[in-house]
Amino acid sequence: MQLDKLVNYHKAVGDPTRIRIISLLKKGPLHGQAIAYKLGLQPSTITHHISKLRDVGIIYQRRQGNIIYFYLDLERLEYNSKAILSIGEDSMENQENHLQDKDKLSIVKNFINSDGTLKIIPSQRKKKNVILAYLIRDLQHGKTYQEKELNEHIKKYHEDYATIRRELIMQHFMYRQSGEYELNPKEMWPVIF
Amino acid sequence: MQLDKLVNYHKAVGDPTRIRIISLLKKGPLHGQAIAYKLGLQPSTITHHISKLRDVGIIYQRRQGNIIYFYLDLERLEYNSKAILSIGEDSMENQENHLQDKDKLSIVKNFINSDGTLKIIPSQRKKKNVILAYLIRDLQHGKTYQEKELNEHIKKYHEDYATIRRELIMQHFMYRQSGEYELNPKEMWPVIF
DNA sequence: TATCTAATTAGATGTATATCGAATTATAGA
DNA sequence: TCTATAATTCGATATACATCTAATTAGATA
Repeated sequence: MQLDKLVNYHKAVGDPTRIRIISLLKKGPLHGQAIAYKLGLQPSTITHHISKLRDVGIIYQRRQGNIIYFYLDLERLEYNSKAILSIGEDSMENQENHLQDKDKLSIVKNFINSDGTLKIIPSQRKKKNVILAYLIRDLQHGKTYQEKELNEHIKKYHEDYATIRRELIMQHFMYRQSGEYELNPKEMWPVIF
Repeated sequence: MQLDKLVNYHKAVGDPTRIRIISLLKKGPLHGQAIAYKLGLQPSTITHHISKLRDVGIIYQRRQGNIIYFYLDLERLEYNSKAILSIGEDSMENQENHLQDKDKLSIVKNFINSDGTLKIIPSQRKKKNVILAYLIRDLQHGKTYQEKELNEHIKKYHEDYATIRRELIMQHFMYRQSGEYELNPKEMWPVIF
């Protein structure tokens, strides 16, 4: 299971109102007005919660005339709740970084001009890390770079080399030792590129 | 398990960073700096997340020298993750809908003649529902009935099949779809029979 | 005791979201 | 077609929270 799916499932269940809805539906299907009445909330609020629960697949619905009945999918609930127990067991291994290639590509496209230079340094951590990884894609592992040399490399993309150089250290893409810079092993990177 | 504990557990796991921490610790204990390093976050952020995971009991810690190692408590994780599956199992019965069998039996006796036909349609809602449930006790769940077919079935008990058929819909014992009738799941019935 | 490092706390900031009321859509039935 | 009701959408608001930096605490050891 993907990291995002795990997160979304637990976010969905991590709300008192939604757990009360789950508890109600466990006894049998109900329609929206009935749920709203039983919980003392407005129908629009129930719609909001139902859609979150439906998004993660643990409830489905069936229309009967003018009324929509909501059902709890106990199998999905069980499957999702137990999924956290098997993370890191096989396919999750490659899941440490949860960005898909196409997402990374679109981030790069958004922040890199047609002439190859960097528009701005992203402020969102995820996007920033993708861009940082992109900027150093040509540097060689195991090779040491003088500060001046590194600055020149960064300047090909953006004039504010000092900020970017500092970010590269802070995000653990590189480390500095007595004035010399070197790439960290990719395992230490916050983003796999 | 209490509602709040359930909510807090799912809130705690419903965050990408914390799931990544769980994933890391599944491979073995780590100290704070190492986690921060591997995730590209500040140590204080790790403290924040660790405390949330510790609050719900799925992480414990042990000091070794100057370093505190954090461990994942897999048993607690498993217990908590499965807890959602057994909410509402403590038979909190709804007295409104739970007539005792002997009461239902006496209602049926009062309204059904010795030849099995229905004397009159009860006007009291509770009694009416008991009788309606009695009238359809032979119908099969999942089977669709033509209107004519349903009429014939009801006529065995009472001549005013139209009224009774309409009541069966209005009280959610059955539903109608494009001229065909079908039993609702018993969970929708206003009376459990 | 003084110092070093890991961990925590405190405060600030930006983002996410639970809830409501009002407006809108969808469907059944007249 | 018109009406009634259930459900949804939309915009607004208040709260929760993830993250950072800076400051502080705690423990080990010199």
